[in-house]
Amino acid sequence: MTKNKIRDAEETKSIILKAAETLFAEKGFAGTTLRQISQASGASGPLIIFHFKDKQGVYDAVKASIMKRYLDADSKTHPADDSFDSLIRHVLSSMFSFYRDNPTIMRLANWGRLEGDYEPWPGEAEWHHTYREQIRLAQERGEIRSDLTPLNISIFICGTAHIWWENHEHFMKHVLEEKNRNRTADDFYFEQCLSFILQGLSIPVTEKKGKSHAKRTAKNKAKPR
Amino acid sequence: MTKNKIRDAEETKSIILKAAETLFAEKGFAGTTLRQISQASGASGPLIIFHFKDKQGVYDAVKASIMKRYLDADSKTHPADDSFDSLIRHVLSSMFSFYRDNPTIMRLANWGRLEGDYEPWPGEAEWHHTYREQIRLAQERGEIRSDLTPLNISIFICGTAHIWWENHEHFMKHVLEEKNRNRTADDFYFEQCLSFILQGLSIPVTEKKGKSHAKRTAKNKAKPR
DNA sequence: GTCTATATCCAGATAGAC
DNA sequence: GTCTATCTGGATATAGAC
Repeated sequence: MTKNKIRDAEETKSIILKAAETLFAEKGFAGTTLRQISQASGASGPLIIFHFKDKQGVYDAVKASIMKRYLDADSKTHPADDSFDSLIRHVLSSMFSFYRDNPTIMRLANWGRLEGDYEPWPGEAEWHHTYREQIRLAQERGEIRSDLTPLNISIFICGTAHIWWENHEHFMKHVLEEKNRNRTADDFYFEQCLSFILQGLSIPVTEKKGKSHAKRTAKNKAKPR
Repeated sequence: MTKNKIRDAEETKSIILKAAETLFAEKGFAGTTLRQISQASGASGPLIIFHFKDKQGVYDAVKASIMKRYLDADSKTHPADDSFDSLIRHVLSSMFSFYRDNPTIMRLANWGRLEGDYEPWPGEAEWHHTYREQIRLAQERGEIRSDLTPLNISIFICGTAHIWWENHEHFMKHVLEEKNRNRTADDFYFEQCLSFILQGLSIPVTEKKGKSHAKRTAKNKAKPR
């Protein structure tokens, strides 16, 4: 910022929020200082307080602005739910691209959980709910196993996607061999993930092999949880 | 603490560490103050500095003590690796009990990742390595699919376990129906998890059904990553 | 709306008595 | 080995000029 005095409150606030989002994502609430936000945004400390009341106010505003962005983006997704196969592919791929494009989200959510910010991110619960409902319908149609609860299935799916992006940096730096540390690593993991999930949810063909893992079949309905 | 002066360095240090572990797990490094550790442990601030040099020293000591505890517990596990079935059951169940018994670990690990503490927790890398090796062997024996890489398989397994415990509180409070909010919820998830994973990794019986998820078979060896 | 100057508080760390 | 007293820095937040 040059010699200030832009006198456009909305613009100022948005600049502050952008800087604050980056910083909060990077260092969390306790680890971020108003000074840093001030320096990164070019607005003086008192001005930030003026617009957002206090540090907590800045944080809340950041969360709100993220949710807005998220919901805006999500509203144009959720396409045809024909087969479970295409549903799962869609869900997984939209999670992947969301995580890829919004690296701050994951960190902010993690910070939030750790810092005891349990206020629900609005919209998230509903999203999960409709998602589970679609799983249930696929079970009713006999497309996938019915002995696993929709909730657990959704947890499995989220878990495999989540852990990849949560540890993305770590995987890229320390786990993958050098030649595989490129953009296609994500795609490769995605494909393997999809293949694993689809098989894990498919209806077992026969009860052959004495192994325990073919024991449950679709006729053993799980009690709803 | 009464009127101090216990003059037992080891005892004092261990008391301080215990208090510090709780606090760091709860609030992270930046969010925890020496004063709080002092108050919670009964040792004066300067005494903590005396024993651990500085705040960072306390943090490092906490991590070291946790790793010691972890390795001690883990050394008496790792039993017969006969079948993959029993291996996976063992790995998953030891992860579950570890997370259940050490709720601070998960939080500390998450804090560490967020706060940029990328120093490896000693022993962890080796553990993952031997684990992946066992997966690879099971693939060679033809017990499980070979088109998924051992690394990805281990990520899937960790992911499904991880996400459960990472969100355990949230699941218990807001997601599960009330009647299911008890200790057996963990066991139920565990069983479903196991069943899902084993089927997802099993070798497909036939190529029937036109669906895409039966396309890959064991003969399509994945290139090692 | 935005700044400078500053009050106030509390953090981590030290000095030195016991 | 442990304390009390204290230094120093940096944090949030306020006062008040422009």
